[in-house]
Amino acid sequence: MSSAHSHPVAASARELIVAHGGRVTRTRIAVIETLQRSAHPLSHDEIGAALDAAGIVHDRVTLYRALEWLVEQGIAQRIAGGERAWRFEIRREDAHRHAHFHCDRCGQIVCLDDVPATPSPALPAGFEFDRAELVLHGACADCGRQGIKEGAR
Amino acid sequence: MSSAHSHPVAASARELIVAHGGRVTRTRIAVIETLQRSAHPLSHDEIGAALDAAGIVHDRVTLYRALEWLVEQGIAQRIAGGERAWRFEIRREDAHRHAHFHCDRCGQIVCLDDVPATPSPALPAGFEFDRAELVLHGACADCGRQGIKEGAR
DNA sequence: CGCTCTAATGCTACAATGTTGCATCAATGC
DNA sequence: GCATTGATGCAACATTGTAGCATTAGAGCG
Ligand SMILES: [Mn+2]
Ligand SMILES: [Mn+2]
Ligand SMILES: [Zn+2]
Ligand SMILES: [Zn+2]
Repeated sequence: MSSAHSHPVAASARELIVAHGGRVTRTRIAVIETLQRSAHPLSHDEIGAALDAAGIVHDRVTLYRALEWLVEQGIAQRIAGGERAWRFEIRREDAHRHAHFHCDRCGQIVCLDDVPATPSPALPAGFEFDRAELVLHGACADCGRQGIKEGAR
Repeated sequence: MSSAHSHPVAASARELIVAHGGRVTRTRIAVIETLQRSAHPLSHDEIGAALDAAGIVHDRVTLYRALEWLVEQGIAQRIAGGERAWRFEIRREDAHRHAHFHCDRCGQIVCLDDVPATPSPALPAGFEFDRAELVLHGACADCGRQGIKEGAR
């Protein structure tokens, strides 16, 4: 798999894991690759389904812990979205902290890569800024012109 | 029971409820007044504790439904915050859509009344914008200079 | 005031999403 | 191969929120 001079579009899953001192396991590899392939942040449940589809046996808790580890290592990031479940996405250097759009009809989350998640607003004295999460709500292009309220879940 | 004269800084709870065609119940009144008195958004749990402290007997589900109704009516609004529970606050006309700060150490949420929750960024074609939620993360003034990680809950 | 209508409530169940503890397995280094 | 220990799998539990349904009580009215 090591193409001598290929553009490293992203680091391979193995490389990422090893670089962070973790053990290379099938679950971690599959999770990373699933996230890398996805254009938008995925929920734990969606990732689990992807692993199932790929024939990767895994446990619910293991998946939670794999995701937790990825976030701790800074390989992935977690966003809150409008629903009750976290969404996960690979943290890319370029579109580092971008905003997200949450469709209140279909529940889909879209990355707004060109909308920065805020500059550095003036915080009250003594506050330490770490990061910003900006989530826009509304209806996505697919849902936009459809019924007022359909599959809001 | 009847606190004869609460200072109606804003509309009184009764007025708000009646104006929206709802029935005036002890739970709704207490919830509204609790929210009005709070400087920051409160979780369902915190509101429940406030009702308990005030001797207002209530049911978990009733409280959920009271809050749901307040949001539907536009009396209150719900924000996502960094944790897994919704936060609720009275919707004031002045500080309509302001950003919030979530302290990742103590979990507190602070209203940033003067930080608007985004103007109207350019969305992809076909997307309908409804509202924006901007949550800044970091450490609040109280937690700022303390241990690296204490009550991260 | 007493009556009526039905919005709200209070249960009880249940669902969805995470977390904790602990025994077992297996990735890595030697 | 073997040992070490990080990672997994499983069961149990916690938190947060919903759904159904019988009962209560707010509001309008005579
Ligand atoms: Mn994104
Ligand atoms: Mn606020
Ligand atoms: Zn949509
Ligand atoms: Zn704090």
